[in-house]
Amino acid sequence: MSISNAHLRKTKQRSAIRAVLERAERPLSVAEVLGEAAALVDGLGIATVYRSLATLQEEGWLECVEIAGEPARYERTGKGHHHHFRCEGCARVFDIDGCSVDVQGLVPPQFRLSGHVVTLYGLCSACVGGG
Amino acid sequence: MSISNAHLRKTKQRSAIRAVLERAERPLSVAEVLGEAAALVDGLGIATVYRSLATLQEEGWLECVEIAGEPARYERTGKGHHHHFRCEGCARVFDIDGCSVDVQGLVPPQFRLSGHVVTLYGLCSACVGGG
DNA sequence: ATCAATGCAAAGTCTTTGCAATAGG
DNA sequence: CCTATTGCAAAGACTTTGCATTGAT
Repeated sequence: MSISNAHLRKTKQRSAIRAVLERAERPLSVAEVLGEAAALVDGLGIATVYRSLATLQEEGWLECVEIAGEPARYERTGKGHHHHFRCEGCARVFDIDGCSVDVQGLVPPQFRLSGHVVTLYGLCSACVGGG
Repeated sequence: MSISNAHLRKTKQRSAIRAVLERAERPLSVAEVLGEAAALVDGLGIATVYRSLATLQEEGWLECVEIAGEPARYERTGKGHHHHFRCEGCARVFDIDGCSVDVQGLVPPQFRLSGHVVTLYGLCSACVGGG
């Protein structure tokens, strides 16, 4: 599963980025990762963030969460099958556990299905209250 | 529903773009629309395609289909609630009628749900055969 | 001492915008 | 005529890449 780890060095930049993602309770955008990690490593560049996120994905440690029309977000792997909810109030994305989709029935018989993504839209609890 | 149509001119560019989308059997990307419409109108510019697509969306004539990590695609409105299937072989996107998602049950009680998007991945019939 | 990793800046996509020229009504 | 619309080119947002320098091992 993991790519050849040969010659992978442990740098403070990568450690900071990993720490930020470990603490995160929801998928974070590159800008969010940079913002939080830059507080831990002075002068952190955005290219390093992009490269580190790519490496972490290749390692299988990180997953990309893409929502239509928005920059990519990232979250730790190992959460099992789940989906996402995007709040139209605060633009944050939340994990939604479980999946009650009968995907099989939707696909034409000759099509081979390999996966699916569900994105929910609405208002999160904070925005319902304030809205 | 429709925006103020006042002063909307009928141009050959817009007609060509509309014709291309009317004929389409699946959501088309901007590049695809440009490619096909340019055959109908010489010198058609990509900015015009973008602007026309935006106008057609505002009119409620066109809908945007966005798939994670890909440029936007467009399809005619009026197909009712449906979802999309992206073929990992040929990268085309197909309409999937129907929707068997119990979306309500997934969302935390305090969240307000307003909509959802389902994207299926796999191989279309053409690519299953050829694969 | 190596050479992977970094930071910067340049380049690459996709999309939007400014503006003078064009053309629909 | 008037002005919405067009094509071009420039600019923007997000992401990737080239390269000299830095730093982990």
